[in-house]
Amino acid sequence: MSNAWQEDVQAAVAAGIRISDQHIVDKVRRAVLTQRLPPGTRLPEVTLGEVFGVSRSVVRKALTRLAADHVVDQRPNQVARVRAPSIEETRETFAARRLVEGEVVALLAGQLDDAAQLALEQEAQREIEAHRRGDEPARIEHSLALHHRLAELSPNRVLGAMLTDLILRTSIVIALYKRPSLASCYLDGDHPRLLTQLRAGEPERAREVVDEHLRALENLLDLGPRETETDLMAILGRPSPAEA
Amino acid sequence: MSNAWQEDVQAAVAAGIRISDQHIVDKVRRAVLTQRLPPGTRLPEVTLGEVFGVSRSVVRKALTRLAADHVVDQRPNQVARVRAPSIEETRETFAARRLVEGEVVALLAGQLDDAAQLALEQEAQREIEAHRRGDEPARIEHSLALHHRLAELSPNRVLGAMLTDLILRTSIVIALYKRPSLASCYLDGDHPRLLTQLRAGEPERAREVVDEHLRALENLLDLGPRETETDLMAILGRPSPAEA
DNA sequence: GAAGTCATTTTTGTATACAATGAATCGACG
DNA sequence: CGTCGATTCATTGTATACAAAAATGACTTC
Repeated sequence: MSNAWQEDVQAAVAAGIRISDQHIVDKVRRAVLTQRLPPGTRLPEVTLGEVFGVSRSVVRKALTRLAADHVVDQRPNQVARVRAPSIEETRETFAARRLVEGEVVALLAGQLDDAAQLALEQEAQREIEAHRRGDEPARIEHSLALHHRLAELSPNRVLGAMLTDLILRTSIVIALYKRPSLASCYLDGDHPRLLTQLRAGEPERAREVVDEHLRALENLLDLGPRETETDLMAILGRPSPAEA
Repeated sequence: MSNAWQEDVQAAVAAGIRISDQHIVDKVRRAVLTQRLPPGTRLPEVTLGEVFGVSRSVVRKALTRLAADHVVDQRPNQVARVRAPSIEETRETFAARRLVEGEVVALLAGQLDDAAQLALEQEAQREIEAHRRGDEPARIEHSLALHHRLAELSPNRVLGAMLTDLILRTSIVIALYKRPSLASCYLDGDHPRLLTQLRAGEPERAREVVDEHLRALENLLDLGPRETETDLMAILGRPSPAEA
């Protein structure tokens, strides 16, 4: 529990910044996203409280909100843990994101003002540069920022909020299931290609580009079938017909 | 604050049923859905605590979760209130639900086993009967149950959970914006038509039926531009022509 | 009479104490 | 030696006390 993560937080506390449940939510979310808090990590209330310099009341509210955001598992009488979505849920999350982000970019195609379009292209450009110089954390940062901006720009705010949630959840599972052999989950040209379609104002082409992009991303992951508790239960629970 | 709603709850408490934050969430959600707690209603923590016979700790957790579910507004240092989504948000919620529920039924078409299909048809039948005898609460109950079952049956659980959320939110705004002249928001034949397509296994037809159903439902609402505070200002500022 | 200001009250924010639950450890027994 | 069981420890669940903030209302002043 005493890792680099603590230092950031304690620095912030020392700097006199007011800590509220929102701060804790943000910090933990970021830490999970960047895998400084790997899935399964225990998050005891008192420990978190000490780290942030607040009491359990505040921590509890933060954990409840993180549970609503699918970032942590909060089960009765048990310590909260960083959630580790299953392979199946990972596939389903990607499918949901394809649907929602596809719709968002279809709505957005041809509707962006110059400032918004430029901001998106800037993020794409910076992602490319970060990739060129091999700065993977920066690349992820800009890639996330681009998608996050799309969610914010969505004319349908309900869909936008749903997309924000799905971006977070896919990021978590990407960190979780990334093939160790791959240095990066960078898909060359995908983001610029999307921006071209957005500028051209072709909703269905934009939707297709997003769909392909997310499918390619999912294929970069190692989602081979893996043993889960439930499968084991099913197998051990009821004897097979051959067993009598 | 002393309405029929309290009685139900106090009965439950008296019956010795254990009250937890989940119970409070359920109860409030139901009460909001059935408009026993109309939008804007103040939900002070102590009052709620007294009603349910628990302390503020439990109530607070429930309110936080209800806020995450978009049922209540929880703003710092202010009493939580039942949320009243704007007209714009209502339209966006319907659009989101068309997208998600359309996808869910497309996934479901031709994939339902007999038990599931039968359960759905039973709900549809009961809705029709309730409508025939003019029992609107029962009709709503069965209509909601049908859609809720679709969400549960979704092979993609992530989409299913999103749909559950959207069903709740649309129900709230239907109660909020229903034309007073209409006795019911019943659309004759829509649900049986959907079930036919599900059984026939035609994903795209099922998607279309859902899309049309939800558009028709939205059109039953009174979503004309309404006075917000600013509009009120404008109206009260200048007397109407007939008023002199 | 209207507007601003200050005290009062209501309500939420936070910390903490105690109860209850679950996990872990150690020991006894087969 | 392994397994079952009870005790101990760690951790969450709940209630409550106090602090801080916002809403209310009365009062003063112009």
